[in-house]
Amino acid sequence: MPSRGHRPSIGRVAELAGVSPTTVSHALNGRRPVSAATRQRVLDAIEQLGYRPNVLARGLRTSKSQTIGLIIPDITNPFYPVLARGLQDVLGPAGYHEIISNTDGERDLERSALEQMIARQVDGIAFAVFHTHAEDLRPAIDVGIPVVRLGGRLVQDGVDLVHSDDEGGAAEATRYLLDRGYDRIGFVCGPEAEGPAAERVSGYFGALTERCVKPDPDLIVYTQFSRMGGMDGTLRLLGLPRPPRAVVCANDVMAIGALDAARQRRLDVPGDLAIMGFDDIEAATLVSPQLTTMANPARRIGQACGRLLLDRLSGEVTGPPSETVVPACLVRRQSA
Amino acid sequence: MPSRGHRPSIGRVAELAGVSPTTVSHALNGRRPVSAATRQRVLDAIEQLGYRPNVLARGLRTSKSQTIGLIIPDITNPFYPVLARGLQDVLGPAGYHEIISNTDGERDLERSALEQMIARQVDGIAFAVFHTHAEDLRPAIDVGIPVVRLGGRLVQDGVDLVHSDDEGGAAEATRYLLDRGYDRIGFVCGPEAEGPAAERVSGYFGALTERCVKPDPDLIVYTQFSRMGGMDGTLRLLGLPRPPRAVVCANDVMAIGALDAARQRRLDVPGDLAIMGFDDIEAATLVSPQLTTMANPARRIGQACGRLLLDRLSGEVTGPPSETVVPACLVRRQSA
DNA sequence: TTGAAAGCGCTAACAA
DNA sequence: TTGTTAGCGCTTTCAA
Repeated sequence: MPSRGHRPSIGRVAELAGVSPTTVSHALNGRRPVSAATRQRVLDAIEQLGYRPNVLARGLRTSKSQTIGLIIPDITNPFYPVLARGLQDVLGPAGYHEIISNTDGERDLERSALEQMIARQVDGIAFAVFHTHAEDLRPAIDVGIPVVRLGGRLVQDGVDLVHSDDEGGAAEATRYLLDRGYDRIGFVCGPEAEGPAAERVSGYFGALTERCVKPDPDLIVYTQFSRMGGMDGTLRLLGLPRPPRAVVCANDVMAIGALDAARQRRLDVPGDLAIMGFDDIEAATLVSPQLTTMANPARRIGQACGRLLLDRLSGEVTGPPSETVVPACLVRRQSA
Repeated sequence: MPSRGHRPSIGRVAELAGVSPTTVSHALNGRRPVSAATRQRVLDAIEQLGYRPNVLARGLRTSKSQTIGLIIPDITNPFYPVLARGLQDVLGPAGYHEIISNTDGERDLERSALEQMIARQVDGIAFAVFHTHAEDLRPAIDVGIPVVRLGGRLVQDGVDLVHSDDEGGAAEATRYLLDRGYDRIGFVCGPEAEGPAAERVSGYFGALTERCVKPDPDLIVYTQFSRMGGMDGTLRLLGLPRPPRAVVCANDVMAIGALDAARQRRLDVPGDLAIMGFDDIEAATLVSPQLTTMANPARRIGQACGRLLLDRLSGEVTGPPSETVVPACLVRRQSA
């Protein structure tokens, strides 16, 4: 029975088993042979004392904390929990834990989170940056911590990249509609012409061009990344002299806004207006009609990120930064 | 400029500043007076070397890791990220980080997660247990780690409790409908008659009784905690000889199913049928009509848990386990 | 106001 | 196959 408030150390186990701490250590992590009899005695002692190795002490000695830092804007944003789970899918079995920092996308918080991670001796960092300033990642890189950036495309020494295939996804969505005979396809995108949004626009363009459909600039509207924005944008498209009969929205929330617009105009979806979203959020199946959308593969991004980190940590991969593009996947439901 | 791959230690800072490591330590955490001039030299040296104290080493020495373990079924379940954020709201400013373990509600994983947390020397544990076996928490308690249980009501030595007021919430929802003149109110609940579900049922009963409305057992249906379940349950209620004109569902997903049932029967919500949910998930605002619901105060639960932990860690609170009940909050929208 | 020295619990040379 | 010893980077007596 372990005594309250005090953990047994490796020394006490050694004592009880009548061996040296070294032997206990090796019996535990098998880095050198230990006779079966000795091992058994050690194991018994461990059992009897309720011994658990102190991960901090081990980390201090080995300068490996078996911990990965995940720095994200906000765990409350449904994309990130899934990503975090994906990370854990591959890191957990390898004995790593994650510590998570929320930055709300503020640069100062991003920087101090990074500092904290370094101070905690994390073995690797997954960073979903908002402010993509390359120099902010320097402290970690200088100190030799592998960093994987999630999203963004800025290539930087010492930083691997993982992101979803926004361009390809938008292209696939567009082609899907083209294949169903729609030739005038609207695109409702966010206010910015940079980041993933821009990728999605260019995928849309690409698909049209590829099929010899001349893109009509009137069919692209810039609005807010919100339900309201989606509704406004769609309404604007529907107000055109020759309105589109299908729209692709830059994300699902906007697509839900597009659904609102259709309802307001008493348009049947997908009969009168086909609507496609992007991300496949949980709510996509909860609205009526259910959203046809391109799934943003958060979990697979997390897994890819985890594998990358593992590769770097094992020392097997030492080359220049890689870029991993995780394909988006078409989810056919009712709205298109 | 710090050299790649190697972190400066407190010794190097001391050297550069021409003082002892002791003084550097005290200049940093102010546990004893340091002359202004000395402090400045230390700070300069720190700046120049890019020094960051090694949290592992500090933890080893002080046996405090400044880390809290959060053990939950699945971070992908939208309730938990919000809770985690609430925890961080109060723990972050106090210098703590969280490490999160997903157990998928499996008892073996719950136990091994707990082991891991102990091995990592976490200073406190927040545990959302599925299998509420008191003895599973023993290892942590024996070792003197404060544990807060999230949800559940089992009182146990050394374990504080935080949960939402399911009973009061259901009562409030019921009273809200009663106040609007509904006297036959259905209740669609899950398959189990235990846990939070049972609390909600008893709140519903309580409110009826309080207002001298005799509860009708026909008006309670037991079904699955899913959209389908909600739809089936509601359909069953609507099939009654004297169907209710208002229903309370045990969670929002089921309430969305109730919406489906109404649509199927071409009933207007809330005109023909008022529907109330529980939890206030994100999708509650995305469906039409938007759900009137009792918000499950995940964030405030997390915050309360964080404060509790902080109190225990500071040593200010040493009494017997406490039980904190966080009230649910009525969110009026369109469905009732 | 400052320093010297010991030690937290572990692992890894080195030695036997 | 096993043990001895040193030391990871920090904080904390104890002493000046």
